[in-house]
Amino acid sequence: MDSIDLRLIDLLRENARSSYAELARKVGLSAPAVHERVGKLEAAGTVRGYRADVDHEALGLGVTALIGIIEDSGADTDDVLAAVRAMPEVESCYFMAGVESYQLIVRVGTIAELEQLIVRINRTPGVASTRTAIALSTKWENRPQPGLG
Amino acid sequence: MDSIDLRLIDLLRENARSSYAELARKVGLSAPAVHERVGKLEAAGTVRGYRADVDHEALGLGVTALIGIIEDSGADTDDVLAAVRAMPEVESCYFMAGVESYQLIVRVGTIAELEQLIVRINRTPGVASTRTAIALSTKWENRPQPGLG
DNA sequence: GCCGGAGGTCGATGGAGTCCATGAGTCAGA
DNA sequence: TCTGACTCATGGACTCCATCGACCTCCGGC
Repeated sequence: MDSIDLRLIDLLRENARSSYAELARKVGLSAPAVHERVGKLEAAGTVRGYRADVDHEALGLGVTALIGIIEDSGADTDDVLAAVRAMPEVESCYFMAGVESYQLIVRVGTIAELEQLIVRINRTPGVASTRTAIALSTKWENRPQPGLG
Repeated sequence: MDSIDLRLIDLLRENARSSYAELARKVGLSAPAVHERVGKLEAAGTVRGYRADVDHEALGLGVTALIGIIEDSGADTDDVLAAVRAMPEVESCYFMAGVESYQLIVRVGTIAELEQLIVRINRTPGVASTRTAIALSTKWENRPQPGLG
């Protein structure tokens, strides 16, 4: 993991569909060398995959919300987690320090769907209560943190 | 935007480095047809880009936190936003309904760096106070919501 | 000094990306 | 009904890329 690897990661975070030839030109190596480096980064788990960044509104998922889950005392955290994992609306899930055990980032089409989702989460065994905050707009998301290489 | 477009988006959210030939095989079209469709999705802004999904811990950014910002009454929201935008640690930024005007997802290397970041945010003109919650672990992030096509 | 491994370049080749001409299907209007 | 315009697919052609194998270079250990 040297500075060239870090630059490759930066470049792939900017545009994951860059060709190896293009990456090679930018880091000053040959395409096979870049190919091997990227393969090693993938094998090591440093690069987990490549995702298209989509406009959720255009896909009919215009409502973004953060939901905090407060568990019952004595709840089985794994059960709660499994239940939440089964809900496709939950895009991200963090296990938190503090009163709220989990913080979810959810994506739905309408406020009505959000309401239904909240009800479903609240009905989940082990969930004592939830706290929801709605995002009125997304200023930016998943912005790559550059300049590490 | 038909069901083939939605499938292409799903496939690119699974693996943004899929070749056009591979996508073509999966959706049952020719490679040029897929190329044109994807180009149109990009031009329309439905697909905003392609990002490598990295292991932040491996990059020395093992600490994830959510920071809520409560603004001063009379604060210029744009100024606060600009200040936050200039902080590379802030990976995502949502403008929220509720007491906390902004919710940030931040990524730093150590708790000490998080402390410094919080201090910096609190010193920003227009920021009345912040509320920080630390993620002990990330269960999943940016999980694509499938099955729309 | 010599060996072995890591990690690079170069060259070849099969396959992919992409431009372009063409054809099928759909719809509006004469 | 026929026609023209439009959309969106295909197939061919050409260029460029991915990827493999062969070889080179540097460096640390014996």
